[in-house]
Amino acid sequence: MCAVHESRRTDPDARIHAHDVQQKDRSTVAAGSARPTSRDVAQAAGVSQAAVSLVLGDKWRGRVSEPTADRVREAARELGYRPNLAARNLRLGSTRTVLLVVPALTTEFFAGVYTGAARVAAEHGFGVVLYPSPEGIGPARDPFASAQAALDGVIASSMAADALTAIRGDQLPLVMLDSDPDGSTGAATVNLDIRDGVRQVAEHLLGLGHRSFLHLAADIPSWTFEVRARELAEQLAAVPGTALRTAPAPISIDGALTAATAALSAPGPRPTALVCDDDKLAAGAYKAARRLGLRIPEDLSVTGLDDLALATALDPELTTVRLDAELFGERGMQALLAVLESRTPPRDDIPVTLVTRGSTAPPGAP
Amino acid sequence: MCAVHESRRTDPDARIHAHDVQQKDRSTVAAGSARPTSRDVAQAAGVSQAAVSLVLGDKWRGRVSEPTADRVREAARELGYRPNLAARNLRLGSTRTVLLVVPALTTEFFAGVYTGAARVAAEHGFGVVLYPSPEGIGPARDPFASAQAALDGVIASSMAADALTAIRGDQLPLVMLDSDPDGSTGAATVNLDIRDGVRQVAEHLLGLGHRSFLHLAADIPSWTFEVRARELAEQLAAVPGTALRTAPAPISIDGALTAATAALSAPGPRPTALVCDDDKLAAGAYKAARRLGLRIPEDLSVTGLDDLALATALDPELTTVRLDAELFGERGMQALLAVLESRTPPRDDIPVTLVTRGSTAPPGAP
DNA sequence: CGGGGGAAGTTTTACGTATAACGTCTTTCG
DNA sequence: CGAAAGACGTTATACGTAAAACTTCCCCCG
Repeated sequence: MCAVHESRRTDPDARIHAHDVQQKDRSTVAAGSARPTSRDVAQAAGVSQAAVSLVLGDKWRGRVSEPTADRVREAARELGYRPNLAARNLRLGSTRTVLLVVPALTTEFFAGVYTGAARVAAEHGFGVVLYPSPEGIGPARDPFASAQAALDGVIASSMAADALTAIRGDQLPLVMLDSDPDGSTGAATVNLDIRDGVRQVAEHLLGLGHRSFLHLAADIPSWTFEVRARELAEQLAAVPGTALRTAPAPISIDGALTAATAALSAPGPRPTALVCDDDKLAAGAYKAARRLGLRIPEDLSVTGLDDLALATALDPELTTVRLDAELFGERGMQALLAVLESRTPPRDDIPVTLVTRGSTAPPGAP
Repeated sequence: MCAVHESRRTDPDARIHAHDVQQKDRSTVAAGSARPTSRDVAQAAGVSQAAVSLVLGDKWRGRVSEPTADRVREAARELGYRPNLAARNLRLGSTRTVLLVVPALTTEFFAGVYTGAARVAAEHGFGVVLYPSPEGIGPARDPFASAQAALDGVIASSMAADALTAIRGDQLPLVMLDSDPDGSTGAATVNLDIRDGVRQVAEHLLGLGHRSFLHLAADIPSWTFEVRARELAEQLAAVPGTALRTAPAPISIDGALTAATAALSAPGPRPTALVCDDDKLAAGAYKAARRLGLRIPEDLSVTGLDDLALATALDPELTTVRLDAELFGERGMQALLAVLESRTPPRDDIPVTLVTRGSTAPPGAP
């Protein structure tokens, strides 16, 4: 057996010759119009494929002479060469593509998150593919079936727990947006400083003199909204003589309309300030108020959360907490890049700002 | 040499043994935690890698026995095997991924288009990556640099001409959404039936008795909006005694507010009906009307286009033309699939529907 | 003058998959 | 009873790239 091996090794010519012929055939065939490969570029520039890879990969310093490098680049331009990413990905074992999981694309908010993440990603040579998580898209029992791309990492925003385990099972680097920050999942986390947002709202309304509050709360179970409810209660409890009621509502204009109408026409003293978990909820509240003959802000102050385009479409314009969606996406991507490079991502929350507009005023204003 | 071959053939054990050792080395190294490959599955199931590929690729009928196929599937499940898409793409020369180019993600509309396209894509084993075209994202001199994925095709929505040529230069199968339909580009096209949308609006308003119109027009150069303006003019010209003025505005609430305020307070008879090229423009018009003391719909009827969530957030709710964004995306993807399969995509326009709400009424209503 | 060392490449290999081409072994049929 | 035809696999190869390892050639230094 060894002898056999030896005999083949010592006769390389036959091998090489066969290879040559084969290659010639290939290039003749490809001469038609197929996409040029690095080998075609190499042939055009009169160098080896490896040289092309070095030059175009910008790793040629001290390995290829400047004139040769120029020739290669020229040939590549001439042929309109574009590296085959599938091949590159296979070789490198990395796709430089990450998945962004969003709960839905029904508002501009997640569009902003995507935009921010994609911008930072592009700066680092990464791409971002989107996975709107719930129903809506195909079979998709599995996020990764739908994202045809192979992935280097995942940014998951407000994810359901089951989908999360699917991801973790794959051991992919993971960053969670606005999710449980107590480190129980072990994943990196980027949060908006929602607590501070609530503080600012409470301070603003208390400062105007409000004491009777209604919290129009998103009825979806989510860490964000739980924290928000708790913080609001705490802030108000710190001031004597305040009252706080809560009305849950689905995050939709109609849902909010129904819930707000019921809550505002309930017996007992009518609240003078309405704190909404979302700008859409506020929009529903506007309609409820108008239907009940309540003027905003004279009879009822309203605040929102998000600062969507909707906020300035309302009349009066909505006082709301601005979330910088793009910044959120940027930070998420930066955190993921940190994880990918085995660095520890920083854990500072993203600041939010209260935007004061016409929907809030002292209670009982004329 | 022939002798050599013969001797090896008749001594298969040696060969197998050598192979075994090699594999063992590899698997020992990989035993750590690397992702399992089809070879690992093969080893676990006691078959060749080719058999694994056949079974999992569902091409095994008559080539692999049922029990063996089961063993392979079991092993794959056991190991949590997931095919390496980069390798598959390289082998097949196709990525089953298409690019969706959208002008921006600032409204739900394009989110809907994406959702619809992605659903159809998923049903056919395709993925969709998103490219929000203009500024906003990174360097992106070139759409394909940002889309790290290699692409099988492109769906381009309302694209600028220069980006288009970049795409066409790549000879990728292309479908254009709501773009020039005169076939001059040679690309397949899917359009919304905007002409019919305008007809319905005109009919509705004329039927209510309106004769004096203002067209609040999107000031971006786009085939869609040009067609719309022309059709509106034609429809109204068909009825004697009608007047039509046009006010261009940037597509934003503030822009519309400014333009509408100016147009509505211009000298001459005030229009009784305001046709807006976009729901956002309508939102701006609402604010202008309120500021001028005009009641909607009593003093001014307003119509929009899109039927965004915004339309029902307004008070009164906006009469508008509903565009089914998801259907649009679905049709776009179906057309692209047709092109990819060398079929000719159908050229029927997508129907739109007028949704009558509270913002329109007969002129001079109490 | 010998050889160490850099410059400028080239040859070779591996990434993981899909599939064409090739072997066996058993069954069937003329 | 010999061969053709399945059934059930296997072996070998190509996809296009990146990069490690190797080859030349030339210059410079001790």
